[in-house]
Amino acid sequence: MLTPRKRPRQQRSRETVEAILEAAAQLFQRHGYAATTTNKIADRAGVSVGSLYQYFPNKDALLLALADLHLEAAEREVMRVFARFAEEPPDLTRLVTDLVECVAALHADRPELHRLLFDQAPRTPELVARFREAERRMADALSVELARLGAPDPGVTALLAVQGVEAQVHGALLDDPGHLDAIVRLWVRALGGK
Amino acid sequence: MLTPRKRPRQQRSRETVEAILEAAAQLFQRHGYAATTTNKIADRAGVSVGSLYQYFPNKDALLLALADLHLEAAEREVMRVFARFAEEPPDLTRLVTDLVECVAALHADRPELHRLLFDQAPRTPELVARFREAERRMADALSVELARLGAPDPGVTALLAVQGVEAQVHGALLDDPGHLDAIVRLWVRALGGK
DNA sequence: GCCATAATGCGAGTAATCTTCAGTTTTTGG
DNA sequence: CCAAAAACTGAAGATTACTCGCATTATGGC
Repeated sequence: MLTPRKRPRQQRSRETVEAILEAAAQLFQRHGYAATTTNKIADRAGVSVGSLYQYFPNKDALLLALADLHLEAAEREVMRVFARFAEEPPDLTRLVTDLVECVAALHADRPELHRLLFDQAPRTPELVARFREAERRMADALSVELARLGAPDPGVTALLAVQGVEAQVHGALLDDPGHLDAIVRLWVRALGGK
Repeated sequence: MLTPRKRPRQQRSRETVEAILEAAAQLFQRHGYAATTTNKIADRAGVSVGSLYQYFPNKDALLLALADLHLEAAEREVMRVFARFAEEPPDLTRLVTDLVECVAALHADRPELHRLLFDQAPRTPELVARFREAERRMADALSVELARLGAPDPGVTALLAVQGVEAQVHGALLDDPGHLDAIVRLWVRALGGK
């Protein structure tokens, strides 16, 4: 069970949950997952451990909640890129460029939290599932654009692109941000219909 | 510190280390990382916890050791594919096909252990570093082939290909193994020089 | 074979930490 | 104003990673 055991109903408890998540994010970022105790999180949030466990059944649930927030934000951003393109004439190079830039920005923003969630922390099956669902939704949106561009096999290709770009951008930002250009060129070639 | 604090010098202790790793692999696979205690590992290995901690400074070190073994094996297999191609005339389609098949086979073999190491387990910086080093070496080998094939920008492209294929195959084996063909076609297009 | 030394093995105990729960305080709605 | 629900508390229980002083086994020179 990784979902809240109790829903906050009153304003007071909603603020408590907020404070707990904020404290968790800060401490996880600063000291890592393993080194952060639930008692310290409760302390920093200004509540007792008991309150924490009223809304989060265990430590992993805190991580999952943070991951959900982060994933939601990421998905929103990517979808905005697609929305912009839906009303314009197709342009593969610009689509790929904007997408890669968007993904890079998502990785670069709050890098500690990002790496915490996707590198360092134990990935529960639940977390992995959430991640793949978001991936799937983004791929579906991309698929529409690819079809418009006449790319071959848009359905599968879109999913492969989402997965590939994610992994490559992740690597590029650790290795050499200069690679970002190469990623764009690679995908323009891969998706260029002819 | 994640490296052994003491090297096994005698035959007896080498067997102990062997038994501990075997027990760890089995229990991690069966019950997951968090649910496996170091005491249970020692029990199953037929030694005491003290002995375990003589060769592994902490629980994470067990994981790192297993990951190293797995990574070494994987790298060997991929390198064998390249070695085969080095003495033949260039053939992009066959190269990509063989590579994707090889990576897929690596993922399909002992899938629980694989998912333990790369999904579920906490990725220590050390583990991430090992993984990226192996990636780098495989990319360098691929780069030679890409240059022979006249692919553009072989150095960077090879790294992107290794990262991309890894992520895509990983996804395909969870989603739909039928995607493997699509991965091959995608990369043939992306790497096809002209 | 003998023995000093090094290597290995042992496992109860310690400290840290997650999680619970019985009881208190605060809020809500009639 | 008050009963019931919601929220909060924090000491105590339970689990578990890891230590350390000591016992056992192997090694290599004589």
